[in-house]
Amino acid sequence: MSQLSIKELVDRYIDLTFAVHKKGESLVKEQLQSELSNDQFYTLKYIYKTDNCTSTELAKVFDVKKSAITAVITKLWDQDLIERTRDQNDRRVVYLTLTEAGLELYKKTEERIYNLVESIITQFEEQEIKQFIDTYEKINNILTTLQEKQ
Amino acid sequence: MSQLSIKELVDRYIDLTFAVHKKGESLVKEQLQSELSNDQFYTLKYIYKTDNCTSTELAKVFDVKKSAITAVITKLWDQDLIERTRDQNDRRVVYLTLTEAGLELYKKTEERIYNLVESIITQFEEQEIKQFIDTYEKINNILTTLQEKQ
DNA sequence: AATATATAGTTCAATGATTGAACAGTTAAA
DNA sequence: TTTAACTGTTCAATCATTGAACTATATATT
Repeated sequence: MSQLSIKELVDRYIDLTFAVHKKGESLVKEQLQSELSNDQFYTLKYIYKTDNCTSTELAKVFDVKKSAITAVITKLWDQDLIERTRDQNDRRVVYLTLTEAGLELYKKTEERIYNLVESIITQFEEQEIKQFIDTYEKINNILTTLQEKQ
Repeated sequence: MSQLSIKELVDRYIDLTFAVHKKGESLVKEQLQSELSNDQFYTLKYIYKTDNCTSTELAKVFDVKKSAITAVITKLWDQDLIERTRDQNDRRVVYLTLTEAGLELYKKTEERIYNLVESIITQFEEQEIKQFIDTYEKINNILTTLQEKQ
């Protein structure tokens, strides 16, 4: 790989991550139709798929401080979308689960987001998009390693 | 592509875009060392590469309202990092350019960001990362089309 | 057992980003 | 000429995020 080529790749990568994220989040927001904020949606998504997750876990995954998690969680809790239940063995820990209303709202919004993303990835050959997600997964792992180092 | 397979791909795509962005921006922020906010960096980057760009253009590319752009721009301007010059033909338009201090600071921070990204993408075979960026580019185009529709 | 240290989560004030609406100034269209 | 459209700014309101202090609980050290 020549020096120039790497620089071009790096530059293109930086611009694309920025542009794709901005546009993507904007389209997601549109689909959420003010029923949930983007962060609230991703939080519900994580709680849905990870039964009995905790604030600390969310803070790690979302890479924000615990106090930011508490803010999101409390808003969802105020709307009766999630429950907080204390661990009986370690009473410092609070487990998060969806209420029925939370599950219902999540499922409804999830469908709209899925349709959006499906409309994008079905424009590719199966092979191309699978390869893309594969590499994306590796990048995610590399970033996780870098994160842990510092 | 079976129904299940698409659903898995969609789900993985959603999770990865979220996770990679959070971690990526966090690492970028670390490199900026409080000299610039992430938005300020990307704004300088865009002004650097696009000579004589305007607020409207930035608002479109960054997909935020013009008032948000004014806020970022004004902060950079307060620090003497950019100049605002009126178009003499259309006196509504204001062109944005880097000052010498702005160029210097941008170049310094750009190098750190480039090194970060380079350390990531050089962990791949040239072929794989080029293919990735290629597909990413296509996704960006699809999103742009979707954006323009609404 | 007593003490010190670490952890999970919350509160709160401060900061920063984003928006919408109203506005000034300018240009283009009817 | 009048009207409409456009560029950019201001400002108040909202929301997300942070750091520090705090409560309550658990673990480690002496």
